[in-house]
Amino acid sequence: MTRAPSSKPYHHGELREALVSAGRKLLEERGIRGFTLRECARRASVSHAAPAHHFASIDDLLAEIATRGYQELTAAMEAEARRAATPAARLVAQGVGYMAFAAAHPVLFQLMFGREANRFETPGLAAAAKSAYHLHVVAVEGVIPKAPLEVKQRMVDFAWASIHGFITLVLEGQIGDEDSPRALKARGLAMLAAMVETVVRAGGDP
Amino acid sequence: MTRAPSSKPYHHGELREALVSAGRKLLEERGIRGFTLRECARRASVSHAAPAHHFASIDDLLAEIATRGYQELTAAMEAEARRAATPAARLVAQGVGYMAFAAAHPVLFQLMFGREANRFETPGLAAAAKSAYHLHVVAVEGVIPKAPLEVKQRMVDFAWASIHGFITLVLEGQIGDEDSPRALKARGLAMLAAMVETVVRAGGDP
DNA sequence: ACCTGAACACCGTTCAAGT
DNA sequence: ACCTGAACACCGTTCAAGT
Repeated sequence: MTRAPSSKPYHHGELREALVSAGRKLLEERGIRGFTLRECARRASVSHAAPAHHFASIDDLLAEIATRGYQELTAAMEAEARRAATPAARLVAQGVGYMAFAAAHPVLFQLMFGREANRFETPGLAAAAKSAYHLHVVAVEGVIPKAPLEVKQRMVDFAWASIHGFITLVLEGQIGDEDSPRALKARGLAMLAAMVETVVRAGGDP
Repeated sequence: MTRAPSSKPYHHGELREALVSAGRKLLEERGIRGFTLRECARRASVSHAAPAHHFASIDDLLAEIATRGYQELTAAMEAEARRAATPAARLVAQGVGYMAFAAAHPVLFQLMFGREANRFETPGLAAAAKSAYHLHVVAVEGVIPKAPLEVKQRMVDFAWASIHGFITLVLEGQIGDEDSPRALKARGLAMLAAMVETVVRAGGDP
C-alpha cells in the first residue's frame, strides 16, 4: 500500500480543509444521496470519528461546502460581468456566469439551492447566498435605474427566476437533453436575450 | 374496501400501494436524505425485507413516487387551465397550477426535478415528465400560433424556465422568505404577467 | 488540541426458509 | 406468489482512551 513519506503524523494538521475538498469531490461523484462522512474521512486518510472534531454533523460539512459554493458562484458572475460594456450586457453576462458555474458543478449547485440546505441554518451560508443575490439586484438596477422600486424588485425576481429555472431544467435533463452542447448554449443565450429585453422594456417607455 | 381483519394476514395484499403512499408521506416529513425504505416498510406494518418483492431498490420506489408526482402535476395544470378564457390566460393559469402543486408538495417536487431522478431511468418516469412538458408547449402554441417554430420553442423554454425558477427559488427560501403568503403570491403573479407579456410580444411583430 | 477504536443504533440488499 | 428473519456490509454519532 502507499505510505506517507517516513511516518504518518498522528495529527493531520489541515483536516478541516482536507474534508471540505474531499467532500466536494465526493459530492460530484456520488450525488447528494451518495455523500457520506465516512467516505470523506477515508479520502482524507483519517479515522471515521475524526471529522466530528471539525464538524458537528454531516450537515455541518455540507453547509460549509455549500457556503463556499456561493462564494465561487458570486466570483464567477463577477468575472463575467467585468467584461460587459453596457448594463444590459452585464445582466446577460452574469446570467452566463451563473449558468456556467451550475453546469460545471451540477451537484454542488443542487446542494446550494436544494431544500436540504434550508435546514442547515449556518449563518455564513445565508450571508454567502445573499451576496450572490445582491449581484442580480445591482445588475437589474443598472439596466433600469429610473424605474419605481417595485418594478425593479419584480424584475429581479423575473431575471433570477428565468436564469435559475433554465439552467436547473437543463441540469435535470428536462431541457435540451437531445441538443448538442452548442445548440444548448444558443438556447440559453436566446433565453437570456428575451429576459433582458423584458427588463429593459419594463424600465420605461421611451 | 375496508375489511376489518380479525387477525393480521400473512400477505398484505396491497403492499405496493401501501409503500408508495407511506413513502410519499415520509418524503415530505423527512426530506430526501431522510427517506428510508425500512421506515416505509415499518409504516406499512411489514418486515424490512418485504419491499424488495415490489421494488428492485429504493430508487425504484422513489421513481414510482416521482412518476405519480408528474401525473398529479399535469392534472393540476389542466384543472387550472380549464378555467381560462383566453390563450394568454391559460398560460398564466397553468403557471399558477404548476406553482401551487410545487408549494403543496415541496419535497416531492424537488425529487421530481432533482438530479437524483436523473439516475432512475424508469421508462414511465420520462413519459410522465414529458406529458407535463407538453402542456407548456400547447399553451405557448395557443398564445403565438403564427410564430416561427424556433420562436415558439424559445418561448417554451422561456415560459417554463421562469415559472420553474420562481417557484424553485421560493421553495428554497431564496425569494420571499420575509413576505406574507399574500405578498408572495402577488410576486408570483407579477412574474407570470411579465412572462406572458414577453411571449405575446415575441409572437406578434412590432 | 487532536485523533483513534470500539460501541450503538441505524441503513439497503440478499436469500433460504416459511405461508 | 408473497413475506419473514437472519446475515452482511455499510451508515452517523458518541466517548473513553491514547498522542
